[in-house]
Amino acid sequence: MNKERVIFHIDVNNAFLSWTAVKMLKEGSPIDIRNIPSIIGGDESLRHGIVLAKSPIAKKYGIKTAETIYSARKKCKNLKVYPPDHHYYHEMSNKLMKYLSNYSPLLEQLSVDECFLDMSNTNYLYDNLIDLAYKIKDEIYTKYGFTVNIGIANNKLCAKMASDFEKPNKVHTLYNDEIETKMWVLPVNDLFMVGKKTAEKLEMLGINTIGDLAKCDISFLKKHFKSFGQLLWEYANGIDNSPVINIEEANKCISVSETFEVDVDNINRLRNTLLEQVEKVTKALRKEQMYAKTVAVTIKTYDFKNLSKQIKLDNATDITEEIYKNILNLFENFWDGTKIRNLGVRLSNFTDRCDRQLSLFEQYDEKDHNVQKIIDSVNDKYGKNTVMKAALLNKNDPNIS
DNA sequence: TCTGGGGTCCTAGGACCC
DNA sequence: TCTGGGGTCCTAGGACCC
Repeated sequence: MNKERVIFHIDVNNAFLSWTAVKMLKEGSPIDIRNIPSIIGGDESLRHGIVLAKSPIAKKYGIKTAETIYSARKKCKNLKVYPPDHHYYHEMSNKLMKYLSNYSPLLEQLSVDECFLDMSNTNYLYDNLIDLAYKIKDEIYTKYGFTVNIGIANNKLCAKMASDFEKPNKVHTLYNDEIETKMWVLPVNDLFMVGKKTAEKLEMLGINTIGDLAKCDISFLKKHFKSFGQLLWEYANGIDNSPVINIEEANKCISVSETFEVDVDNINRLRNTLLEQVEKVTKALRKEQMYAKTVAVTIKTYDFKNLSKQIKLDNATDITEEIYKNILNLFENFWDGTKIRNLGVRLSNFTDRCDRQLSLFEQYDEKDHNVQKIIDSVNDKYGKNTVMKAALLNKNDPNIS
């Protein structure tokens, strides 16, 4: 007999806001920002002004994640805005994951504030998994001071949907025999992977609830959504066989990008930004002991158009200089002088070895590689860019050549 | 005082090969 | 001589997630 799986999905309630609240209380703040109309938001003077997290009261005012702080303030006059502290968030995240891994060896981290636990083969350890979920939830609160929601189901999709039911500080189940009563009644945009565009399209087709979607003909959905239609139908029916994977799967890409405080068309400024970004991503790449074959430049123009240009290299590499050379080349042949709002670099198509075939005329030193590693460790110790290759610096200094 | 940043996956279309 | 069709690889762009 095929035994049913049992999956937990643990999700920190308003993670950034809760974690900042915990930190403030620890530092003696008289107020708990979870109990007032408040948000975590980026710096507006740097044009990072969007809502990253909101308190339940802010939510009641209709404030949504990712909307502009400007618009959030219009909805709530006495809204309090606090800056994010990503360093602290990662600390809290690590503590939480470490604690949760005590309950099952199969833990898959989805993002900084949520994960799956596969509890399928733990019944010899725990009598009642729902009681256990309550115990975990309460223990997290007493140990760390923030609340979580826990969703319990027979697969990952339903566990995730369950943890999204009523918040905060709740445990919910969405077992296979509860899908119809608990999930089909929800509006279709509550389904995982149904965003704004898809919801609009579905509603135009007369599909308003998850139940409507579940009862649709697959071929009808495939006609309108291609292979995504199949996925939509499966999710609406609570079907998901993907396993909980606990090995840290290597990233498929590494990227950085930066929104400038004003739109930029100064070539030196842009070159310097690209250099800093290449240093960042190649350093991350070396840390993973990977080599990238594809490099890309990404641009958001002053009028919010997204553009990208990528190229596949002949040989995978992790050398800053080599990647920078290619990035700069791509950028300069592609950019038409339009003012740029956001500029970025992306590496992808990784291999775990440097599979270059050394041509007779190509110089590649093992030395280069070792020098790079030493530079990384010096910069780690004394701050970024303490050591940088002179050739790279000069190329970008408007005062030279 | 208007719109972040880091990811994944899918698709269309072009180039190229046989 | 008057233009098929399948397969693969690559790029650009878009939708979605947190």
